[in-house]
Amino acid sequence: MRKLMPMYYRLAYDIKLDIESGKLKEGDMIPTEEQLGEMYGISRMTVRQGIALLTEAGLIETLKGKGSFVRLPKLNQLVINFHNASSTDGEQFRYKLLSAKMVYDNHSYAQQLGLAPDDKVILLRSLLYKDDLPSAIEEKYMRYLRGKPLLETQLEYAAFPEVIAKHQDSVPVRNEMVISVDVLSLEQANLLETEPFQPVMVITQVIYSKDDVPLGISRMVCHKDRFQLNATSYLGRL
Amino acid sequence: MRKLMPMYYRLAYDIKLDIESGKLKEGDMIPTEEQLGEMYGISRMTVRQGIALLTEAGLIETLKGKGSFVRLPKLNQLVINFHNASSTDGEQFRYKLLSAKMVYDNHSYAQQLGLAPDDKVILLRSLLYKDDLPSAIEEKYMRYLRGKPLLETQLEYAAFPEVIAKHQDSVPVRNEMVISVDVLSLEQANLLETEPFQPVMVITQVIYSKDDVPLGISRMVCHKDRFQLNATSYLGRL
DNA sequence: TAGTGGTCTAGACCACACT
DNA sequence: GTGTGGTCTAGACCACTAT
Repeated sequence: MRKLMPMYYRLAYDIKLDIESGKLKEGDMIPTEEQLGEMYGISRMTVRQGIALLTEAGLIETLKGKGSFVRLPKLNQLVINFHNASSTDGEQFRYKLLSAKMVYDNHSYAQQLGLAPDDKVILLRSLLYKDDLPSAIEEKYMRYLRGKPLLETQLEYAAFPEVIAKHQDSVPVRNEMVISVDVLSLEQANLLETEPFQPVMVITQVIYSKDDVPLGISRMVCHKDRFQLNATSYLGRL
Repeated sequence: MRKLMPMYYRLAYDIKLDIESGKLKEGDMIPTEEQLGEMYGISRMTVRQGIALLTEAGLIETLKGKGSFVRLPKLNQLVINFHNASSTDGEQFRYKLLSAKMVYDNHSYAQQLGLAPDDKVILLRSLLYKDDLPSAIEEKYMRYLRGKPLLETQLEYAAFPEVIAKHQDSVPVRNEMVISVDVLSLEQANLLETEPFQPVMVITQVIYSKDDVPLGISRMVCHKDRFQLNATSYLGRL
């Protein structure tokens, strides 16, 4: 707050402080837009800009014809930042491509891509290293497109949604993730240089186009001690 | 789109369609605010309202003095909706309180609450049922406050952030979650009516006040086959 | 009917980015 | 300097909620 902030921000910040300190409680109505305009000596459109900030932050809820009311931050809504695909601390992974091949048979994942039985599907298999320890196995499935070559550099380093964005002609607009738990197979244990039947986190991502066509599927099998996910409630920022 | 939508929304929706269809590509500059005003016959403030929608949705990024540029939705940022604490399908859990007691010793979780060694900490232990199957064990730790009685009904049914909101005098403003993997202890296996050493998902939540004081800690141990987490990229909505 | 937020205007001046 | 977005005004009319 050291720089000169715009009036709509000061207004929003003041109300935020009142909410966080408990001066304004859940369900309380904040002053009307006209009143706030008088209080701060600003026009109503400027007040509304501040109100919009608070609404975006999830701190208030405005009801047409009634007013704006305090609503405590939604702590049940949490955000995962998966780009820095969080290892146990916050460090980046090193990718190593294991294989890149066509899958012709009706693989369970390939089927989910909604393709005709004879469509070609690419399977990319990578190992993710953290501190030179193999920490996760990732399998990426995507439709094969002629004239969309896969560059090795991208294969090695790019995260899943980026790979899809580069190598499919539809624009990816949605990512659905499922986090579950399983045990390591013998082959997976070998790759992760650990014992089989160890517990693992399984992270499955499906990327969709605007028409809800699945463009790609990723399945990550993550070592128990070398991987964890972090999430944080994202609302309440100002 | 069947009802008459305001002009700023039509503008935003048109641009959204152009992005999703690929007509506007990543990095492209959209028309200037003045141009958009002329194109739609609306004033600049109204244009800016539409631009704000697109920015909120994460579809564009505006740079002062330069313009607004297309930015594909951040598929690496995903939202978990934890209030309907997603079981393997989407159903609600039934809570059963196992115990509610004071913890006096320096328990590892109690320590994290940043209390003096002789402060009292409440430990609530619950079992979460899904389809009459025990699916998760939850342990909630929170500071004991005189004059803030814990109502049994709330203990049984409320999700963690709600319990904190009711029973602490500071306003909870942030929730940090860590998702990891472990194996069941003998006692946990008993409670979940399954074999020990089975893999489990461990979900730890820490609720903070505005001063970053931890108000409560929750640790959920979730049965492999009866629990999974779902997350979805939240941007790109309009 | 009175009070509230929702939409919109037609300007203004400013700060920042380029060239 | 020109072009861009950022802030702000002083109004207007509308739609919805309450009484």
